[in-house]
Amino acid sequence: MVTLDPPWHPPSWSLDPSRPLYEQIARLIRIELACGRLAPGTRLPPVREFAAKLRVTPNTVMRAYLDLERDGLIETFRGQGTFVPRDPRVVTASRRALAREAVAYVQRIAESMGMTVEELIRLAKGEEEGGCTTS
Amino acid sequence: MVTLDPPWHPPSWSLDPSRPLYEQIARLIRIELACGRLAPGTRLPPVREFAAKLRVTPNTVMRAYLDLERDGLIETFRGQGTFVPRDPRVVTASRRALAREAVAYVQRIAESMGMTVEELIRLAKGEEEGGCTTS
DNA sequence: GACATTGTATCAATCGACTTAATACAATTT
DNA sequence: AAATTGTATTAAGTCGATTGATACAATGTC
Repeated sequence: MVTLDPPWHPPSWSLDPSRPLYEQIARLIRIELACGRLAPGTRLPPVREFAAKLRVTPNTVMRAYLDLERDGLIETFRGQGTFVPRDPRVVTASRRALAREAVAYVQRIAESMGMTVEELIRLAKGEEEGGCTTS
Repeated sequence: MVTLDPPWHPPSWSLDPSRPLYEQIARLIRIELACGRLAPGTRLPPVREFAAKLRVTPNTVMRAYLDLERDGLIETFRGQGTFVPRDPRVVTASRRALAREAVAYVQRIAESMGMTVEELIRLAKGEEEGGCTTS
């Protein structure tokens, strides 16, 4: 009755032991959402199925879904499943959120080094120095 | 015989429980170094003293110092202490390293969203959308 | 040489976040 | 009723980070 839009298959999975699994799973979905590969209305895999595919416990997937739902990026309905909201503004918001988070990060670094983000980028690209050069 | 340049007092310390202490300590020093507040030749506080000030174990500070030494950012001499190398290129290198790390981070995010860094920054600043907009 | 200072090394123990595993319950669809 | 799916709970296990204590090594000072 509610098999909404196209199914979604998670992309190839790579494990990064340095961060919690649930966080990586959530991040994976955030990115899929932000870049449009996960369209509004799409149904996510059930927790058990997704867990089996990733070789983790349903609990772990559950925790990822919870994080995403707290941020309003997905909606869940008992007995039906977990979905990306139909409202396309959710995708827009997720793009913005990811971008803001990333930019805020470099901004903190740049600020603590007494530079602007643009200067930081130029420095990283290696064209010039910061000001402590000799020799 | 070797009391080198001016002493250095660690800045006000703020705890971030989400990352290991030794990593935060190392990062603190990296930033101090990169922005010039920790000049070449400066002696860092002895592990025990620094540990006492931060209310942690000397072991933890030790580990931070080890990380920094592996990256060539500091030099240690038994019985003398731990120092920022006199070679000013170390500061330059640390600036570059921090900048590269930060920029690489946003680049990964941007790439996974199918954008350039410049586009990501503009998006974060909120002037425009990514392409999924309606309503 | 004796002593103080500082870095280095090691080990056992603790703590906490993360994860597993098993199980039961709740809502919806068929 | 049965199947599917999300939700909740509890106990246990794992692992990295941190502590605390202690001993050792190199350098400088007296």
